This record gives sequence, C-alpha cells and structure tokens, in this order.
Amino acid sequence: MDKSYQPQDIEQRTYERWEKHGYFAPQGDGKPYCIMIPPPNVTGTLHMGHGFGDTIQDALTRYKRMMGYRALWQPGMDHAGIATQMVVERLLNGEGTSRRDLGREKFVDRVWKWKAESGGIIARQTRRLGASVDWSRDRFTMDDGCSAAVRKVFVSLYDEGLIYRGKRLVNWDPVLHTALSDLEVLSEDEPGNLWHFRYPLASGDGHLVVATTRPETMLGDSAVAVHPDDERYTDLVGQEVILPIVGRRIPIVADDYVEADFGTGCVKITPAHDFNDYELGKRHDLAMYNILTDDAALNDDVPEPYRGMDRFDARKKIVAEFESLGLLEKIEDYTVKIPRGDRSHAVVEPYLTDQWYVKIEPLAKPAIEAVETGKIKFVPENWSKTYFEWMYNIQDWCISRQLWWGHRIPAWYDDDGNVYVGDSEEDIRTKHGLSSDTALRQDEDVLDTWFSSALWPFSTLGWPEKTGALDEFYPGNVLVTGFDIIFFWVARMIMMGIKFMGDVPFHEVYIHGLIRDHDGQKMSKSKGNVLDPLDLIDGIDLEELVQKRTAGMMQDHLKPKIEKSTREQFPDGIDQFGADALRMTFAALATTGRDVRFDLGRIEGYKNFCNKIWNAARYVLMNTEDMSEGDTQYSAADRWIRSRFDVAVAEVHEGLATYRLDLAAKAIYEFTWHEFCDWYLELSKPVLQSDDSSAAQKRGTQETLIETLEALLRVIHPLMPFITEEIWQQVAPRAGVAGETIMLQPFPTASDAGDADAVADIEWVKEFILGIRQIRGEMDISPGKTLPVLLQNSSGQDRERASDHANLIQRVGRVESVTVLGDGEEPPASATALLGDMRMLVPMKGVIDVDAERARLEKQKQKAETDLAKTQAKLGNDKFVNNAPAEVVTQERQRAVDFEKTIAQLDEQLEKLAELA
RNA sequence: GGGUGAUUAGCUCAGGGGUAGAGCGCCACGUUGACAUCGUGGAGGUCGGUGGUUCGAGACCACCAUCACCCA
Repeated sequence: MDKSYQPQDIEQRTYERWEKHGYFAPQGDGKPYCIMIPPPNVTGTLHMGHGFGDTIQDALTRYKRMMGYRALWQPGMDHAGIATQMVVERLLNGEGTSRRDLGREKFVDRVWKWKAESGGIIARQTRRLGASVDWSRDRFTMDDGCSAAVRKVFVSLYDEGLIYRGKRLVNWDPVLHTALSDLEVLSEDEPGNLWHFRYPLASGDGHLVVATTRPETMLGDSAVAVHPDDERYTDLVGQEVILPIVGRRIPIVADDYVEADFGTGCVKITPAHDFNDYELGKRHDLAMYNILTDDAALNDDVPEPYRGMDRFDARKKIVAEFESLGLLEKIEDYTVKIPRGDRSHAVVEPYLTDQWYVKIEPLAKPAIEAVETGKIKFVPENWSKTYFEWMYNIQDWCISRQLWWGHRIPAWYDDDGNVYVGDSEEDIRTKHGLSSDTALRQDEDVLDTWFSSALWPFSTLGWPEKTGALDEFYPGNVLVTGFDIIFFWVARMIMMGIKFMGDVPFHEVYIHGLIRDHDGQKMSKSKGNVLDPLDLIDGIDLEELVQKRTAGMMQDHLKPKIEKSTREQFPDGIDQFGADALRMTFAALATTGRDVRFDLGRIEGYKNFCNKIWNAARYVLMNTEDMSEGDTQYSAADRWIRSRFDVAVAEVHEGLATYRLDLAAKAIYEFTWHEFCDWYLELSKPVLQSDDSSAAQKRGTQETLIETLEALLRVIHPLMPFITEEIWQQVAPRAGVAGETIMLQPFPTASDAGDADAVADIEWVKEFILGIRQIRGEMDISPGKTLPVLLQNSSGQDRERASDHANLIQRVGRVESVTVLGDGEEPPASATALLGDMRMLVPMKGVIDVDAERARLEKQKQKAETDLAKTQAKLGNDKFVNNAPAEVVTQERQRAVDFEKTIAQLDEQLEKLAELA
C-alpha cells in the first residue's frame, strides 16, 4: 500500500468495476426499497446541491442494499423546457442563426443533439460521485415512455374536466414569449417612482388624482376605483372621468379592494394588465383593453403616436405628455416590487392570452390529506407547514408554455375552432369520427416541464403500462430533495401520484438544506461563486477556475468582480480531495438546518480522515501478515474495542434511520479516529511488539484488528464507498470474509454482548495514561522520556489493573515503572494526577518545576471548588432534595463527595510542595 | 402584511430539563517503526435580550432584538 491515500488511482476503476458487474441493480429477494432521483436538468451540469442530494441518496441506498433490501435508486434527467431552449438559442445566436431561422422541427432536432452531448456530462459527474444508481433503468422526461405517460395524464384530466383552456391574465415573459406559472416569477424590490396623474371629471367640475407605478398602462384603463366608505368620493361614484390622451370616458366605481389610505384613495383600473384590476374588472363588468404585443410593445389599440413603442419608452412619453397637459400632479420616489422571469430576468407582464390550466383544488385535497394523516411524512417534520401553507392557498396551474422544446400539448383544432384532445391525431379522428379531409392542426404550445416531472415516480417505472417494476417499487420509500422545490415538484408529484396510481408516490420526504458558499451566499452562476463537485474531487488550479467561473456569462460586466473574489478566496486554486472526502463532508453537513455553508476547511479535514483510515489499514495489514492458525486469547483491549464498535454501529444505524447523516458521520469519525486509531491501535502495539506476548495473545489481537477493521469498513462504506472498497479487497480475505465487493456485504449490526469489565478496565488504563500525559504536557517533559510512577492510596482493584495492564501503561504511557506505595510510606516530592481515589505520583527530582506544579494543582483545585460550590448549593436547597428524582439527588451527593476528595488530595499534595519550597 | 426558521468557543456547527460539546483555527512541545494529510498537552463560551414555568432552563413558554428565507 502507498504511504498515503491517493484517491485518483482508485475511484474511477472501482466505479467501472461496480457498474460492469451490475451491482447497482436491485438484487436478492429482500423487501424492495426505492428512491427516485430528482432528475437534473439535462443541459446543465451538476452543482453542489446535486452533489449533496446524491450523496444522501446514495448513502441511504447503499445502506439499505447492504441491509438486504432490493434497493433501486432510479436515475434520470429532466428536459427542462425553458432552460434548455434558452441554452440552445444562445448557441444558435453564437452561430449567427436563430430558432426562427431554423424552424421548429430543425430546432428540436438541434436540441436533441445538444441533449446527447450535455447529458453525458451529467452522467459522468454522477458516476464520479460514486452514485449507485441503476443505470440500466435510466430515464429521460422526454423519452417515449414518459411522453406517453404525459399524454395519458393530460387526456384523462381533460376528459374529467380538470384541464381547461381559457383566456386569462398570465405572467407573460416578453423576451421568451411564453407564459410562466406563478412559481417561475420572482418579485423583488427595485427603486421606482409613484406618478400622480390628474384625470378630469367628465362633468367638468375638476379632476381626480390617481397614483400609479406604471404610467404606460393608463392607455388601457377602463375605470377609476374608490373605497365605498370613502366619504371624499361618495358623490362621485357612478360618474365618469375622461381618460387623458386616450379621450375615453370611463366610470368611477366603488370597491373594497381600494385602500382609502393609500395615495389619494383613487386607483386607476387596468383589467387587462394587472391581476388585482382583472379581478375588480370582472366584479364590475369592465371592458378589458389589451394594449400590448407579445414583445411588450404597445399595440394598435392605443393612440397613434404610441403604437409600436416599447413599454418603457412609452412610460417616459406618457409622463411627458401629462406634464405638458398640466395633468401631472407630482412624482414621488417609490420602491416597487418588480416581477421578473426566473430564466430570462425580463420584467414580466400580466397579459391576456389563451392558456391551458389544471384545475388544482380537486387534486390538492387528497394530497393535503395524505400529509395530514401521516401517509406522507416530512423530515424534518416542520416542512409540512410550508407544504400546507401553499396547498391551502393553491391556484390553478397554468401548464402551457409557448416554447418548442417540451411535450407538445395533445390538443387539435379544426377550422371552426373546435378543440379535440387525445393521444394522437388518429386517435382523435377515430374518437370523434373526423374524416381525413377535416383539417386539424395541433396546439403549438408545449407543457410546463414540471407537468412531466410530476409523473416521475411512476412514469419511470413504466406507467401507463402495467409493469412488475411498478408493482414492486411504487410507492417509493423516500424522496430526498431541497425545500426550494416543495411547491414545484413535491406537491405536484403527490397530487398526480394519488390521482393516477391511487396511492402516494413515497412515504417520506426528506428535505435537506441548500448549499451556500462560505459567506452564506446562495451559489449562482451570475454571482460567480458556484463550485463544480468535480473540481473538489479532482482539484483545479486558479486560472482554470477563474476561466470556468467567468465563461459563458450573460452579464459581462460582472466578470472582473468574480475574477477578483475567486482569486481572493482560492489563491492556490482547489486541492484534490477525492469523492469520499467530498461525500463525507456532505454527510457531516446534513443537519436539520436549512442553510449549509460549504467551507474548504471542512473537506480538507475529511481528506485527512481518508488518509487516517488508509494508514490505519496499512498498520493492520502490516501487522497481520504473519497470522498463524492456533488458539487465540483476547485481551481486555480486544474486548473493549469490540464493545465500543457495537456502540458506534448502533449510533450509525440510528443516524441513518432518522436521516441524521451528520450524526452517523460523526459516530463514524469519532470511533475510527479517536477510539480505533488513537487507542486501540496504540494498545495493540505492546502486545504485537513484545516478546513477552504469547502466540495466542498475538493472534487474539491480530484477529481483533483485522475483524474490527473489516466490519468498520462496511459501516463506513455507504458514506465513503471508494476507499472502503479498495481497502476491503485486501482486508476481507485476511479476515476470512469472502465476496466480490463490499457493496453487497451485510451491514454490521450491533451485538448486545458488551463486555463491561473490559470496558471498565480499559477506561481505567486510558485515564491512567491521560493523567501521565497531562503531567508530561504541562510540565514540558519530552515525550521521549519515560517516567517512573508511584501509586498512592490505591485500591486492590487499582493494583490488580496496574499489574494486569502494566505492559500497556508502560508502552503507551511511556512509563518507566509503576511502584505501589504502602500505607504509611512517604513518597518523594512529586507531580500528581488523580484517578478516582488513587493518586499517581511522578517524582520531581530534576524533571519538574515546583512552581509550575503548584500552579497546575491550584488550577485543578479551583475548578473542583467551583464545582463543589455549585453542587453544595443544590444539596442545600430543600426544594431540590425533596422534588428532584432520587437518582439525581444521589448522583449529586456522590459528586459532592468526589469533589471533596479531590480537593483534599490536592491540598495534601500542595502541602508537600510547600515543604519543599 | 402573512408564514417559517436562525441566534451556543475566533470560524463552521452539533446538543436539547440535572457536570457546556465537535471539527477547523490558535498556543506550546514532539522525526515514539500506520499516518507531520500526524502525535501529545493547553487556552478559549454569563448558550442574542427580558420575563415566566420548574427544585433545577442553554434547552420548555411568552415577549423583544437582530438576521435569513418563503408567500402576498
């Protein structure tokens, strides 16, 4: 074995071997266990969030697989309609052509080509992370099966009246020329203005003042509204104003929606370009004047000078015209919520168009019940509140998108405008008896990507076909995802699963946090703070990282800033850490919190942990080479480490069962480093390296070393698959374990045979050694110097242990000799450590500074006195003694006694020091 | 405005009515035949504030402050 751990040598060949042997497919005849991967966007690349989620899912899958389940982790990718179309359009722009130049068919062909290329990158990243997904079942939301599922669901919902088409106000993205669902629109505060306009009354008696943040919409106004209880305007309700510039007479209406306290209490109403106004307009039966084009320029229904003008240019012109008409009352600074498309970042317009909708309430109801009744549980449980909050206020879902990339809506129109919905054109012709000379044209639009994602838990298993996979793996066990897509995805899967499978798609939803950078900032391409998981696995130099972060940016002006911060944060680029270190880091960060800060220091620590395991294995292998057959005798240390291992195993089971991967990782780290390596390996050395040890004793320790390591590797494997497999290949044969791969070995279970005596003995030995080390450390005695130790006030058990484990104490504690002092025997001046009632004395002759020792003892005494005072205060309180549980009181009394003894011992020792001075 | 969280060591975070924890960082010492990607020892916290419940609160409750996020 190499002297240090080198991940790059191991990972890829190991993964290839696993994949080639088909280890990832469900195996054996155990109970099924299934996780559906959240399908990543096929044209993107995996980011840290995916790495995090994949690590969690892989750990769970590997664990269950080792526990004997038929584990399926279903992989796949999502076609990501808008995102993908944008990427490809940008590619085309770079080539000097465009989507429209190509035409729909060629454009879609082009996207498929790009998909093939890009999808490969993601698959490669997934493999590098060590993900044990069943590649033989790989799926894509646009493949034939998933597409069939989409059509089937659309048609059934339509037939049931749950999908309808209608002219509604939608969020219109004027750059991408498509409708967006509410969830795809992000509103943020931006500085703006509030313009106050005068609208003359038709009666000629003056004017009203309305305030607006969007002056250009006044061209589409169809009313002015006031609050019904607003006495200032009671008389005016029912009258009319004359809309400036346009010259239209529009009514003054009264409606509760108006806030009398806001502005002047008069609101202009533009039903075709504002969601609130739209509702108000319907209540009052107002006219709807659409004044925009698909590009959000003004259309021909506005006064001539404005036609064809961009909305923001029109705004300026309107304001100027009001001013010149003497109708501009004032302009205030005002912070406005600006809605932008989450992909294009264009300002979204409320716009009247024909769109397809899913009537959501009938689907939402059972989906709410599923969580209320506990059929589906959120982990952490709190997220169900977020789910309910949204589900109780859910709106109909706009599912049509004016894109070319996606599932085309299975609806056809004849020349009379009749709509036919069905699986295909032939299907419709048959169903409706339409002859071949009736012209039909299919709806141009495609479906929202999330429509197909909502079917993922069953479409991937073969639905609408009846398949064995569906029988076996639906419903899945757990969905692992971030809280940001509870609405987009989780809720919709639950609705569709219940609707079409008659059962929930999964029983648990484990919500993990979102990965942020070391400053707590969300990682995003435009901020230039994204990390590619592969760059942490393989490492990357600074220049390449800068290049990667600034390439292909939409906003060139951000480049210098990104370059600067990248150079500051990673002056030496990023080291190679390996997939296991990355995975262990993710696991350790998987707490119940919602933000996960990723810090390089953390992953470095886990890389060191890999090296620690590696070297522990080297030690074990080096020391078990010459294992012979014969009797074995197990030492207390051997029995101790087995007991401790059981405890660690139980903790790991508990951590994984409760989705606390951080606690599982901690238990693994703690045991491996601080018990197995720090103590057990050290305690094994005296046995193995001493000529006094019998062959049976050596064999006992060798067996314990190799067996514990072998089992430990299995415990670690779900979190760190590569290094454990690599070491296991060498360790298993020597431990007498046969098998091709650690992946398919049973996960250790805790035996209940803890050896309390051995544990007590070794804990005593550890305290002994720690006491000596403490003296050594604080007295600045070189680690190389062995020390004589005198035992004072020792019990029979102390003496027995000291003699039984003399070898350990001497070698590991670097103790020259252990001498038991008799009752009246006067020790020389010494440094002291306490072990229960016993005092361990290290004679000071030449080695120890009296003043330093006094200071040291004083400090210990002070600590004990503080503790004693607290304890006595408690015991002096009758209420405590009378009300606290008896065992707590007893324990407190015992502590008081212990502290008093400690103080007495320290006092005695301090007196001796005083005599010396 | 409605909702959900967070506030514990210099930093990043566990813990969850009965003795304040880890990793990293820091200080000192160290080439002990697995590991300097290491070992040994050490320093460092009135657990955001104020009240309350309790024999006992960092933990439970209320309010406040600050900071996030989601929804309108």
